[in-house]
Amino acid sequence: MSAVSSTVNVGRPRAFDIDTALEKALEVFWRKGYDGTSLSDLTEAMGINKPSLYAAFGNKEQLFLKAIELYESRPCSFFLPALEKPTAYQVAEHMLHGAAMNMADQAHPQGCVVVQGALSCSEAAATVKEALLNRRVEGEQKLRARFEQAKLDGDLPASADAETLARYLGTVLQGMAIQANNGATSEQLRQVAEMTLQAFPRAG
Amino acid sequence: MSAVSSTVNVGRPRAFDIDTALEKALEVFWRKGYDGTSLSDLTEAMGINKPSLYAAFGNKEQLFLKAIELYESRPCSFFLPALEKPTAYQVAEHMLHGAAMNMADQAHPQGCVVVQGALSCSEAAATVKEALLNRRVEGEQKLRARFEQAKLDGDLPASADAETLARYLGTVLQGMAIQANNGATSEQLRQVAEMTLQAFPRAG
DNA sequence: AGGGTTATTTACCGACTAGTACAAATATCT
DNA sequence: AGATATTTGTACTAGTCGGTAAATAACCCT
Repeated sequence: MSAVSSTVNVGRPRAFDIDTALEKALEVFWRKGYDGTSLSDLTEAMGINKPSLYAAFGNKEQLFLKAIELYESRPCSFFLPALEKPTAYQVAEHMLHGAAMNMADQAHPQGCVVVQGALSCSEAAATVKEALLNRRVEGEQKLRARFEQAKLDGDLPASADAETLARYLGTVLQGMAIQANNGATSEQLRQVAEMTLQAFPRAG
Repeated sequence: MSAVSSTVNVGRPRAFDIDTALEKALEVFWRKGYDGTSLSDLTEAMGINKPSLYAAFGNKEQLFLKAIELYESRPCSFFLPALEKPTAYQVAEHMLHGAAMNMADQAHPQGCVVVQGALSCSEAAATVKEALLNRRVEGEQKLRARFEQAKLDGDLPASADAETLARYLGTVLQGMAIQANNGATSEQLRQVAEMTLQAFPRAG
């Protein structure tokens, strides 16, 4: 009895690469949102038939959730790396600059799928809407925890409000996602990042 | 031959109030987005049947556009009144505080329908998506024009970049819409507004 | 009262939705 | 080669989508 029995090479082999198919699905969800994406959109973009999609990913909802996981685990992701910068200011700086670069990048849909994937949506999308909402809130909680650590480290003044700083930064990052959808360029978003940083307390 | 023949009181009278029906439609679109809203959702909320909806509003797309017009013409709307404040700083202040109050108001869906009504959507929603995008961009252009006037008035330094100031403010306002969807309260948004204003140049 | 006009109700349309049953195809294991 | 396991393509389901045809109801005007 193998502990990884599901990886045993038996039966007809899958004719498509499951990771690139998921990439394609992510791109469609990103552009059209959960409600705006049909299974035909997905199968066409992924280059597979519906039974293959259901066998590999469960259903539309599970496929979406897996696509979001892929989105956040990408090498080009900027959020988690920025959190590890040595000072609070540098965290904010790298996060804002990373967002400016990433969200307007023409190599993929503009904005952020966590923001725009299921913002206002049907009841059928309630689960994925909540999943995205939780991700946004958790992101801000991570920022807040990082800024509280910064106060202990002394690179934020003791008077600083970590929660408000995190919410301010989250607000600008989420606003940048809308801006990117509006057609803003990375350079324009970088200017917004600079302005945002002017309100950010430096070492104290 | 009357120039206002359509207002002549002839034929069976409409059994519903067209303005309150449009209010109801707006609320549904606001909560569920264009793609996420079905005609059944609309007719149920509006308390009318489909033929009445089509006779009064055209179709789903035209109903949405009329709902957006209503949204922007509301007495509680904060955008245009804020533009008329005497200085650039006061414009920004009133706009941010108005947004903080309005977007988290529990009397209606949270956020802003112009932001979340059709952000990522199907091809069927392309027209309304573009209409909303144009409204967002036009709002920022109005802000920019107001700030350029402020430079002439001398309540913004000549070195200020009106375009970037407008985009920064637009970014925060749009971000606030997401925050309100995340469950942020008016008080929390007001704190974000205060931080935002710290980066805003005062009289110079 | 009767004609003209408009709104309402009911029932329907074809197209599309997410999801699946089933049989043929393709691999490994014995 | 044959048995077993899995994926594939085709064809289908029941339900919902946006939108409408047609008959009836309710009003004004003469």
